[in-house]
Amino acid sequence: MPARKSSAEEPPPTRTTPGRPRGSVMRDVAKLAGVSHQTVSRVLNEHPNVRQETRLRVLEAMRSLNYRRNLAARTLVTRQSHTLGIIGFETTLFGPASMLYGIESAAREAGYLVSVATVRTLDRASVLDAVDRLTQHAVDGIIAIAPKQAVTNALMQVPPDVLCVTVGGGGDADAVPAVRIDNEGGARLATRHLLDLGHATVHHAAGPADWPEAHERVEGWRSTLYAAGAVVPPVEFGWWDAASGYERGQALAADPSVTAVFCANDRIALGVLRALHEAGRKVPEEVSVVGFDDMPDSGFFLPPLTTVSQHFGELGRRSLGLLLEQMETPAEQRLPSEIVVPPALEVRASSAPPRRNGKRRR
Amino acid sequence: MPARKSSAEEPPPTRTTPGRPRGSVMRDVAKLAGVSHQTVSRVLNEHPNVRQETRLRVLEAMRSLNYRRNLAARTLVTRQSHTLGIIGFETTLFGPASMLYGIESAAREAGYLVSVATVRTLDRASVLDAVDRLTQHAVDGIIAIAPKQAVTNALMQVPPDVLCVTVGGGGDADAVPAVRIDNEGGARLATRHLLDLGHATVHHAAGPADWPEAHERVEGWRSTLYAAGAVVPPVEFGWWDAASGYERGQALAADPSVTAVFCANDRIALGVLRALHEAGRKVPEEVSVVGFDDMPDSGFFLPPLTTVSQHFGELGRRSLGLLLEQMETPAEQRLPSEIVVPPALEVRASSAPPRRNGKRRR
DNA sequence: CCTGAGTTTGATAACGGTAACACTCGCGAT
DNA sequence: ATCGCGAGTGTTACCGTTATCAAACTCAGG
Repeated sequence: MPARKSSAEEPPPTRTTPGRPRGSVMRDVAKLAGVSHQTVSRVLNEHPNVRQETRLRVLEAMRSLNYRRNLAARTLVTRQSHTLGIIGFETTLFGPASMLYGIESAAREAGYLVSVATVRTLDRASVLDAVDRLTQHAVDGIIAIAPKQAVTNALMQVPPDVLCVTVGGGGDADAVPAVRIDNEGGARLATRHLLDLGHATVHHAAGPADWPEAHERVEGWRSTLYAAGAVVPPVEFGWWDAASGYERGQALAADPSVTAVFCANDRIALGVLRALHEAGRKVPEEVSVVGFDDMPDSGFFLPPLTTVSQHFGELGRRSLGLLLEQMETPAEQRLPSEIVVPPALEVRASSAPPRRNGKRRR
Repeated sequence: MPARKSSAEEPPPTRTTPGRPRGSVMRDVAKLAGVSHQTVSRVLNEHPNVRQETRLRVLEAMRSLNYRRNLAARTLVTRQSHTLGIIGFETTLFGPASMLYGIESAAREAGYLVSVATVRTLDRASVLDAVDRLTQHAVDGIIAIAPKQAVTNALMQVPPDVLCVTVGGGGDADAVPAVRIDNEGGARLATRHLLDLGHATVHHAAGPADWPEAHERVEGWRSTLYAAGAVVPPVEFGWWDAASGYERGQALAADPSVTAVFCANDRIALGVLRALHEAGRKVPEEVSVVGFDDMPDSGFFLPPLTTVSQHFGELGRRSLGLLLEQMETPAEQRLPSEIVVPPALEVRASSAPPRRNGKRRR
């Protein structure tokens, strides 16, 4: 007898094929507890109709076998992976990284794992590619850290059975639910603060011209100046980093009429501070500088930076909440919604009344 | 006729049960191409034994149905999810965030998706919990951004069929393969740079006492001083942020014998710079300051910071490479390995010869 | 025209869960 | 007593792949 493939009569445990040192499965638990695997499933899913005694027996069996359910199998049949997808851009920066963290920790509490797909450019193709990778892995929903309109546009093309939410960026909330910060309001806060200190007007070192967030901040700044009857200096667009701030800071420093600068973010402000310093213009005595974001160490710039604080982590958390809410909504009765998180002004040492008031603060 | 379950004669699309607006599956593709689903699978997996003509027919069918394979099903049978897990700590900071980004982009190229599990504290329980969440989701491997020994210890407890690699932190490479930066070498670079400039000795604002990375930097610093026959000032431990640097900077500023400070990272350096500035001690004329990390904007501090540059993204990429390499290794012939990435000194304006040399740079 | 090795293909059985339905009770209403 | 009903449980059928094995079809050599 060839010893191989003895068709029948063989003992049942053929179940565990030789080369499989894997953990236990539902069947094993069922056998040990003396019930059917379906009952094990019921215990696992907290189905009410299981006798208490049975439940305990099953739980005990699970414990002693150190049973872990196979999520792939579950996903296959329920079509729910309990995984959320995040599309990120520039995730090395503090803002996006914090949102990601906020999302992840909120997701964990809600019983989800997050998968990340980063895009190097914000064009439609990259975003769709990221969506594709995530949907292949059967994510239950997607949160896009979406600073540009192109992302929202791309998101509108994803199949409607994959829920999307955008966070932190300038998107069209009618198309895709969004969580965002009130950039315009934040810019107003900063500008008004400087005007209130007595500055005749405020200059602005903006972000990139094609970023909605940058534009919203420009708008808040412009409208505040306008409402106060102040002259509106030309806007200087640039990138979000200190190098770009430095460059524009040099121009601003050379203009003696400049007494207050509102920067589109803290990094730009850092560059402006350096440029002003090198030009010998004292901050805040001669020029006041205000930033945006409240990065971790901006309170230790020279001088400590007055800035608009946005709570990135909170944004992330809220976006997860919004997504879960959408997932629970009956699907045909899902309406566009937008959550706007208000920023706050953090006054530190880089802003003060202009010198001509004859009064120096600090 | 009961209208339900009309076995034959019914139009073929019986496949799509009423409440299922799902995409097409292998069976659909097979039907359209006039082959069995198994052949479709073979085409998908690039099995050699498929006639070219058949292959093309199948590919065409896949395209026209916009077929996407169901990874959950695939994972169920192959036990490979094509997903990698990342355990992260403090991922909002630039270093970890960059490593994460490096890992993700390398993973994408290798055909993997990454899932992130962050831990709020670095104790064994949190780490094991993170491992557990990841393994439940059947990740093929885990990369831990592991700044403390406790992580490595926890990793040693995970079932051997889940491969782990640590990156960026002080771990025991004999136990778990690791990718790390040469902290000691970096510290040596910084210290030697300052000694070479003519400073009699170098003070050190260290990281937290219980972080191996901080200790390695202390070691590099100490050994260099020792080898040069310089006095070794007492070490000041603290946290990694600017506030902590500021605090220690105040003490250093008050000590007139201090002419050079090596900071364990750029954020600490930022705080030290502020403290020195406020105490009226000029950098670099009176005191030189050197950081570690080369954060994005440290070139715009006041003054621009001389620092030890570590390429976080590269660390991430290398760690992924190491993990993949381990995964391809026959399992019983897997030996401990460690990759050490050398840092580089980035000389900027915050370091100069001491004043007593009578010579001022810049 | 038959044989045998190699290629191409299909049928069927896993993988580990959940869903749907059927069955067994015990018990109050008929 | 019979029926109906709900709680508790087991049976069976999937979910969409890949794996295994056998069948069918080459095409050469005898």
